[in-house]
Amino acid sequence: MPPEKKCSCYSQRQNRWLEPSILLLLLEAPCHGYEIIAKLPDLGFSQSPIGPGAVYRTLRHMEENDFVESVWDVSGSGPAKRRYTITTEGCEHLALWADMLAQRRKAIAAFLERMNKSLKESARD
Amino acid sequence: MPPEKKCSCYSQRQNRWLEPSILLLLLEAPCHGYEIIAKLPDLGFSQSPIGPGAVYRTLRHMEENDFVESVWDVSGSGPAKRRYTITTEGCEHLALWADMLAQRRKAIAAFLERMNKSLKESARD
DNA sequence: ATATTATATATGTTTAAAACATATAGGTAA
DNA sequence: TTACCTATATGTTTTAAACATATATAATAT
Repeated sequence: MPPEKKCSCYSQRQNRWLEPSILLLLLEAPCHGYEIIAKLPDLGFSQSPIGPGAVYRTLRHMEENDFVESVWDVSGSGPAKRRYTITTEGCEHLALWADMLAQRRKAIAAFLERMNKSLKESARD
Repeated sequence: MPPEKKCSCYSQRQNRWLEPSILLLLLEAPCHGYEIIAKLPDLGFSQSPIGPGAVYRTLRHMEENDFVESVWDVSGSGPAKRRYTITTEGCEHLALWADMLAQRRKAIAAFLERMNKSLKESARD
């Protein structure tokens, strides 16, 4: 049997932070996938390190949606790499993401405030 | 064919806010399911109103995990209703949720700040 | 030379939870 | 006596994360 189930609130399901994260990194600078994988932990979204599969899959998915573009880059050492850049549509998409994240942040803040209030009140009784 | 696909960043997948929301409402006051359904929109997490199915399913799931308890309540008008209360374990669970949400809020704030910085820099060029 | 490791990309499968749909049943009112 | 409201419950589909694994080239180590 599995070692011990972690608390469900620390759910591994990371709610779609990968897409905006990659778009932000590409806004800062064109990158290839491997670089993105290296930079992602800086953004602080993942508690557990994400596998490369998710990154490449998300990149391809976003390329299908014209949010990013890529060209093969054979310069430098090692095997050929795709160099990804963000498109105009990608920037617009990122802006929508930003709206949504701002909304979510507000909701979380309100939630935590309301919770603390409730905890204080139950402590007072 | 479907009318038009909404932008993926406004994904309907709401990332597990239902569990902590219900626990908070029960911390404020014991409720039955139907009341919870009515109160949920106040918490501001859902853009689209959630169906009753999700609420009852979450309640039963949390009862299995001893986060909430219920008794049948035959008082008042209408059919019998389950009166839910939060347990000690439920409070502890909610506290864990709060930690996680605080973490997430921080990550979102950092993300938005970093994004705005990057946008300013690209505007300057 | 060739075996191993690091770089780099790619894809198949499983799982969890939201989303969607529908079912059941008692009480109330027309 | 049917139609509606309150209240709870459950079956099915879908989505994306999580997990696992595959492929290929270049650098290096033996």
